[in-house]
Parts: sequence; C-alpha cells; structure tokens
Amino acid sequence: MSQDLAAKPSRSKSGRPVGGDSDQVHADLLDAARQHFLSRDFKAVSIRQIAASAGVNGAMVNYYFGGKQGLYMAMVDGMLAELIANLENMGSPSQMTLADFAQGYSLLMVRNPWWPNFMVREVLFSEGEIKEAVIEKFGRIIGPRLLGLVQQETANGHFRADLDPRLTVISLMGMTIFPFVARPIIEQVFQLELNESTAARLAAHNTELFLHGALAAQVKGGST
Amino acid sequence: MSQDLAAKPSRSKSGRPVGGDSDQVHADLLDAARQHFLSRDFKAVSIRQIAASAGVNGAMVNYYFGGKQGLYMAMVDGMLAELIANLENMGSPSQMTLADFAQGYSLLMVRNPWWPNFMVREVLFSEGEIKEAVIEKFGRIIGPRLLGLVQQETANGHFRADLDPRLTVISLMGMTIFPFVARPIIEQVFQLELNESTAARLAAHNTELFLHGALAAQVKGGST
DNA sequence: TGTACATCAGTGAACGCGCGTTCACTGATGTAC
DNA sequence: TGTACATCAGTGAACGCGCGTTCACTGATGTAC
Repeated sequence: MSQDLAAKPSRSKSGRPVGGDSDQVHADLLDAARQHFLSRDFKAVSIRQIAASAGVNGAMVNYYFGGKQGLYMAMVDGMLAELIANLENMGSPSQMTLADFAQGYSLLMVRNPWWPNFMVREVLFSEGEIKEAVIEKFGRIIGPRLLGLVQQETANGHFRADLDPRLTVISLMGMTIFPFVARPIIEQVFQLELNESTAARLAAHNTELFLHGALAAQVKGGST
Repeated sequence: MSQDLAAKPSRSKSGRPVGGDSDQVHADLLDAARQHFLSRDFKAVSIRQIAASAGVNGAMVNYYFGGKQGLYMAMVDGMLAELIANLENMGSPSQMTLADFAQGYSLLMVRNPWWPNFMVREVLFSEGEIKEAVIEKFGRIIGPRLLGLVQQETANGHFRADLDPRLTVISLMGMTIFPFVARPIIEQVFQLELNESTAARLAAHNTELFLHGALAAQVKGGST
C-alpha cells in the first residue's frame, strides 16, 4: 500500500544506488535533453528541468557530461548520427529516382519531426561550434548528394540544360523541407494536417511539379 | 578637450533630462530591441544589453513598455506593420502575374533579411500569444493572397486542374522562402552568396521551374 | 569463505552570478497665481 | 514678469529569484587478503 510511494526508482536516496544499471542515467539524461531541447531553446531549458524529467539529480549533468553545454553537444551528436544512419538506409543516390528521393525524405521528416525544426534552429540561431558542426555535417551529406543527382540527370539529358543545378537543388530542398519547417502555418492557415498520408501526397505533388518543370523539354520546345 | 567625455548624451545623469526629446527613448529602445532580438533569442538577450545599446537606463524598459515582454511585443507589432506595408505596396494580387509575385517576394526578403528568420523563429519556437499573433497575421495576409492567385489561374485554365491548389501554394512558398531561411547553408555549402542579383536569378529560376510544372498541359498530354 | 577497505555512482545543500523588476530619489519642465 | 510648486522623464541601487556549478558527503559495490 504505502509501497506505492517507495516504488519510485531506487535513486533519490543517498549512497551508491542498489541496481547495477550504470549508464542508464547517462541515457536517461540524453533522452530528457532531447525531449526538452527539441521544443525549447538552449537557454530556456534548465538543468533542473532535464534532471527532473530523467528522475536524476541535477549534478549528474556535470558528472556525466561536464556541464549543460556538454549534454547539449552530446545530444546533437546523437541526433546527427541517427539522421545520417537514416539517410544511408535510403540507399545510394545513383540507384534512385528523384521521386524515390522526395518520398524518402518526406517520410523521413514525418517520422522524425524533430529534425527540420532542429536543423533550422541550429543553423539560424545558435552560435559558434554547434552551428558550424551542424552546417558542416548537414552540408557534407545532403547537399552534395542531391547536387550529384541533379547534375547526373542533367548530363544524361533528362533535365533541362538551361537550369542552374545549384538553384534547382535549392528549389527542390525548399519544396521538400519547408512544409515541415512551417508546419504550424500549414496546419493552421491551410487546414492541412501533416500526417504520413498528407506527406506522401505532398511528396508526389512536389515530384510531379518539379519534374515537369525540370525535365528536358521534348515536345514543348526549348527554354523561355 | 575633456568635453569629449561629457559629450555623451545628456542622459545618464540624475533628474529630468534637459532636452525635450520625450519619446526618443521609446524609439531608441525599440531600435535596440530589434538589433538584439533579431539575431538572438528572447531569453538570450538581457534588458541591460538592450538598454546599454539604447544609451538608456534599464528601468526604462519597464517605464515605457511595462517589462521585457512588453518591449518584445511592441517590437513584433512594429515589424509586422512594416512587413504588411511592404506587401501592400506590391499591389493587389489580381493584377500581377506569378512571376511578378516571385520577384517581388524575393526582393522583399533580400531587402528585409530579418523577416524570414524572425517568422520562422516565432512560428517554430516561441510560445503563447506572440506565436499565435504572428501565425494569425501572417496567415491572414500571405496565405489567402497566394491561394487566391493560384485558384484563379486554375479556374482560368492556366494551371493544371489535377494539382491541389493548397499543395501548390505550399510548394511555391517553400521554393521562395526556404533559401532565405537556410541562407547559411546555401552560402556555405553551395557557395552562393544571396545578394540582390542572386535573389533575382533565383526568383526567375523558381518561376520558370514552377510554371512549366503547373501550367495546364497543352501539347504534352494530361497527368502522370 | 569472511572481512576490511578503496572505489564509485549518486545526493543534496550551498555557492556566486546575472537576470527582470522595483523603488526611493533627482532635478528640469510646465503651470498657477 | 516672478515665484512656488506639482509634474514628469529618467537614474541607480537594491530586491528576490532561478540559474549552472561545486563540494562535502553517503552507502552499495568490487577487490585484496
């Protein structure tokens, strides 16, 4: 009966904890950090809040990560690693069509709604090393991948030669990523909920829209 | 000679200031707030920093705006009003082509680089009333405007009828706005500086890309 | 196998600091007579 | 026109608070003998 109260984790008492789950605390803190930092700013989240979510003493942030910034950086590293793994699961770009690409990215973003928001925030508003790391890792992975795809299609004669491949990639990224970044506007102003089904429709729409503008004109003449 | 030191504004001495520029302080605070809040987060900017930039005592923020949040809201209102005025200067949508529209927006964003960043930050990461106000005002102005344009062109038979106008508007907004939001990535990863000339090129590119996907097919058949 | 002790995971109170805000005060300005 | 005083813009020190971090301490665990 009064066990209910004692049933909370064996932590929050003095002395070395009884269970041997040593780096559970480490993992719990990372989880809690994600949970808070993804929706609120670095400065807006306190160590005490994170520690409370993790069911752990606040001093653990310093114990395991050397401080608040250390925890944040560890979290960022983990998220980027996950993202990279997801991207590499999508297969090599040379084997896939742009339609696959758009569908893949859309699904990725619907399933990991954190990443467009997080990326945008880091790129736009963070400072110093974290920002550089995110831009660098992101740039190294997604930018060249897409650019290569477009250049290849252009070289093959499938895409119009009068379009600058870099601008094309930027437009493509905009169409694909922006809806997730502007999610609240999309949902509130356009009354369109961004679930998996909507995302698939949007990806198909984008592919359709993009291809018929970017494909080399065959029947309809040259440029202009 | 030693006047140099006394040459600073007549403020920072006790008593009512000698000059009669009553609401100059009000304006200076708003300017300083913009200067700081546009590049850093609400919590990351302190009243003391803003007041120092404005050359004014920190207590003035409470005196004139009732507190930090009041100053922030006043700044937001001012910026939204400016944006709205700029948009209305562009003319009514019924008279302009999509190409004009894209060019107009691009120029607007290059000349007011604060607004895509600020919008995104407010929409994504702020909380409560400010966020709602921004989404509401933004939605009321830009969303319906673009949607009306696209629906009109679709009804006229200029745009393909098999494209969902809402998705089309979202794609269009993505192509137009995203590059400015992702500016650091664009500039660092694609080595493309976003000045007025690049923005014009990008707008032309987007229009071209967009139109040849969205125009009703005449020579090239129906959908798919 | 038992015992003594170093180690190690974790606690909780306390630290100094910078924050937003408040408040007693200042002295030039405007107003009443 | 002069004088007395209320008003009003603005100052600067002080307030309490929550923050990130530190540190003395705890007691279970692992190890040496």
